[in-house]
Amino acid sequence: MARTPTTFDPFNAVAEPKRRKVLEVLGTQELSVNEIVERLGWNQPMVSKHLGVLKEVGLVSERRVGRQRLYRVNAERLKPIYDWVAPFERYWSESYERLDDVLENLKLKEKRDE
Amino acid sequence: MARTPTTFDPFNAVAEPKRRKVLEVLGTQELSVNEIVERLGWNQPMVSKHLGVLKEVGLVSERRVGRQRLYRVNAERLKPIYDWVAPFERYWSESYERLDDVLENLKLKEKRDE
DNA sequence: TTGACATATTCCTATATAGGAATATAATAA
DNA sequence: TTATTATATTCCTATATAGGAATATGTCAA
Repeated sequence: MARTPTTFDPFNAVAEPKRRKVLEVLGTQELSVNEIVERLGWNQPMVSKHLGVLKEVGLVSERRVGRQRLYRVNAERLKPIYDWVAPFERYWSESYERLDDVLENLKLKEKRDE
Repeated sequence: MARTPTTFDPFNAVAEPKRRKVLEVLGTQELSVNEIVERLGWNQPMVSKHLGVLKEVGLVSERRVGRQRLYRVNAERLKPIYDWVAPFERYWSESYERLDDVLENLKLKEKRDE
């Protein structure tokens, strides 16, 4: 069996660094393909292809205006990623480090009391 | 050029659904390979192979005890994913919906006042 | 030693890219 | 119409899997 297809879910679509870049440059704006091409400095077919994957997996939407196609991010499709990774956040967060500090201080206190 | 290798970064490693499952079943505990095998109901080589990818990309650590190998999650390696996706959270969050409600109410009010 | 247990590795194959190059399609303007 | 602009698609190829099956490696116990 081969690898999970890029269009299988947002996790796989977003694994490709360039597709993350496309989503970043889009942000909250609506941009035409050429605007994305200019901002990223890639060739046009490459941008169109990555947009195609993002669109197929639902991460962007397309709106046709004249000969242009305006793309925008469908942020809610990123929710599954956020929901999966968020529970782990606790283990590197500052509050957790603070907990470590607390434990560390307890140890030092015990040593002092020996 | 082919796809970004699974061991290139956490994004690619975690794109595979089964590897996410492995991290989920590990959670905060330290488990031996066989314990993971039992809990997931997969065959042993498959678990070992996925653990190999996760280890190479730094998402798990391994500790040898007798003939066992105990694995645990390196949560901080998931931080890049969290950091990338978190800024988008704003666009589907409840507070944003509340903002939508506010705007909606304003519209209704305007209509009433017409 | 030898056997049993725990885990890793090797070999195999179908499959899906990502990017480059060239070209097709669609919409507007002249 | 025809030219031009905007975007998508097709063709090509090197490459890296994921999973199944079989086997190798390592470690302990008797």
